[in-house]
Amino acid sequence: MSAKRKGRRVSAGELEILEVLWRHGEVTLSVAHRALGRDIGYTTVQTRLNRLVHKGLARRSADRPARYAAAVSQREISAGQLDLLLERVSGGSIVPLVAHLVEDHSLSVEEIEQLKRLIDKAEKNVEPR
Amino acid sequence: MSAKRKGRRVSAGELEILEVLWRHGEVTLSVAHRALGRDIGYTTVQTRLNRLVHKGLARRSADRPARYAAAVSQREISAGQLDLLLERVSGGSIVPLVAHLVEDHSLSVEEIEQLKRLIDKAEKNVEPR
DNA sequence: TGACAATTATGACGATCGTCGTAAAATGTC
DNA sequence: GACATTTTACGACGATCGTCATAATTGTCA
Repeated sequence: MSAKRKGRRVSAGELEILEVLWRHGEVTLSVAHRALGRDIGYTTVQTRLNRLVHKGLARRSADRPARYAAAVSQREISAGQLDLLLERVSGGSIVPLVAHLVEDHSLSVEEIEQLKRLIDKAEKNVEPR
Repeated sequence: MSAKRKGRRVSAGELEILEVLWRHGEVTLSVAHRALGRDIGYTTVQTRLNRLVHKGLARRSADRPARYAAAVSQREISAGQLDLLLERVSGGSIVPLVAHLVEDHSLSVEEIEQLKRLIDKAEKNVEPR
């Protein structure tokens, strides 16, 4: 398992930046700014990026127009966030969460298929109590 | 349907309290304190509760040993939080989230059953693109 | 009714967050 | 080289969060 269980706090704004990094791979400040562009100050993005780097959640290249990249995987973060939510809102029970996910969003046929596969796979691993 | 409670930020600590309220229905400060007990100051719980009330996320009875209760449903909050996460970490795609949920946690046979039912129900509502 | 206990009010403090301005420094352009 | 533009550094400010201490108020009962 991962030893990174340490309480990495990720704020909303940070997640917003991370999303850009995950999607673009590597970006300069100006690109990042444009990416989540419009109504957000340039230096605001700068600060957010800096703080991310400071926390070890992103890294910055040394060359001039510095390029930033995520230092944590999307999967890693989302798993952590999700588990937090799991504990916090449904006392660790996953069914209610999945319920909301599938009931309150429209799904495509492919998605249904994928979900079925996920469940089938999970079924094979039912813990033998 | 529900007017989506726009932009209510719910912090980690607040969620922790809300969880207690949801689980116990109505609690006095001292009960709440004991519920998430041990290493948390009494007045800390008090403050958290106060702030929750101030934000309209909980309400307090007028009678003496004041009883606190959640003013928002667990479902409402978790849905909001989950949707935020959805946008923020997987660009709106639910499959990855469900994947983490079912792959990285052990499920009971009953849970598998429930999940299957959920999927089946969702299948009947596949969006008619 | 006075002492002790439970409850509630008030205010404080440091950390983080979200926001940005200012301005220095590096780089690009004639 | 001089000027324009881009990139960085630095620091600031108000809001929220997490934490709690202390004081005031109210309830209990001997």
